[in-house]
Amino acid sequence: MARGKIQIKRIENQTNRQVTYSKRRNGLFKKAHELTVLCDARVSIIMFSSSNKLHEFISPNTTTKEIIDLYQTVSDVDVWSAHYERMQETKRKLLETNRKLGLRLSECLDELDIQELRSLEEEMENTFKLVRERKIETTKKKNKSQQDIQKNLIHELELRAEDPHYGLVDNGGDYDSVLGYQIEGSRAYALRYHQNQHHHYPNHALHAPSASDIITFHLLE
Amino acid sequence: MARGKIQIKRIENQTNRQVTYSKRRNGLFKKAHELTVLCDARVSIIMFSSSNKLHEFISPNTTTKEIIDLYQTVSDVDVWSAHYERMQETKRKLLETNRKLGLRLSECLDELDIQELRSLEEEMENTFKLVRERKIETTKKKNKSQQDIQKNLIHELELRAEDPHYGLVDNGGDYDSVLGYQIEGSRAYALRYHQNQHHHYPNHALHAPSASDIITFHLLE
DNA sequence: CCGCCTATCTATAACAA
DNA sequence: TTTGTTATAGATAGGCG
Repeated sequence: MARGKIQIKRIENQTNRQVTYSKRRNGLFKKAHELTVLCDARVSIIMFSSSNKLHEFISPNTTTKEIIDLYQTVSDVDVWSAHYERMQETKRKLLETNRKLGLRLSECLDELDIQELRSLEEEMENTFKLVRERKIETTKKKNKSQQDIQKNLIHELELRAEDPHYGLVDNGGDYDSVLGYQIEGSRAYALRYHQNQHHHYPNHALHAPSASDIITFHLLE
Repeated sequence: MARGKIQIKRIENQTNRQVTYSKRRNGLFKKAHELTVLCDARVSIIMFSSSNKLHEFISPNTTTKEIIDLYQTVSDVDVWSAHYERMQETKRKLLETNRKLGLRLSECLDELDIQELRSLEEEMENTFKLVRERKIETTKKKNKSQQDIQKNLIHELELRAEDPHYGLVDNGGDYDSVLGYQIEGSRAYALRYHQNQHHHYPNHALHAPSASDIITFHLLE
């Protein structure tokens, strides 16, 4: 009889431990077998005794290798989904934080000093000018090859958007929006700052964004 | 109560089977845990339900991979090779994708028609103007609360940047850079387009980016 | 899904042969 | 060592929330 509640603690007596191992192993395998049959599941049990003896159980009509192969395939997916869950959770927290903060675009931009702002502004203008000029120059010079390349590019982007794995990256877009804010105007802009990872700021936590940080503009619909 | 001797026979009722699976799985794992502690053994249980959901048990201070590796050694079954091949194949595809994406900025921008370009340009200017005006108005009106909020925001961003899990997202930065291009000028810009996910384009594959797409500007150092 | 409950059934620790 | 016995703790089906 079980004399008193069994302490789940290593059995120190070598013989008793060996006997218990054998009996409980059989019990475990029996349970596993019942489970396979009752619930139509596939089970693999691999165990090594303290003396490194191998014992294994495998459900009928299956092989251990099959189970392990499947495990490898599926566990990767699980890793991804766990990762995805963590991202979603953090995203949720960020959204909540932002909601509480009710932070507006202007409050971010206020951290830019006026000179940096003008500098950034000017560079944006230059970019547009340059692009506009390039466009005019090459208006009809686009050759078929370029258009094909473009189509390929768009196609690749779509693949990324559709591939669940790339979804994690593309949902980065959702992350971007986490820190995005609407402002007045016919259209909404979202703006956020990244610390420029090429930089090392000794006083990282207190560093105010500057024009040398990476700045992301999202022109939203 | 166990109504009569349990027949070790597949439970046909879907719901009952699922419930029993869950309960017995917990029981099995508990037994396995007791066995590992009582008898100082290492146990790995891998199981798939009839709906192919994966559940696993692994004894403390062990990993499933260790057990499988050891199993492989003892039983002489090669279980990891398929996995490695799969990883390599994925890697190869990613590299190929990146190579294809090695396009230049102009080829993207050329898809914007001149009107969209001007429209975008104008909106950027409006944003800057609005921010600049607001800045002047509120120059010294920033209160401490706002600054705290700003610090919190920056802190959140840093957490994101430092969290290894977000490495995948931040490596999205690498993905972004796949579509980023340097152009002439004192500073480099990176520009990329996202399909605006709020839109549905019937002719998706051939849709040229327009100002209504989300457009991301990275002002690089 | 998860937990609680209870009547039964099962597993097993300690002991015995 | 193995096998059998037995008292008791544990497991669990089905019901309910």
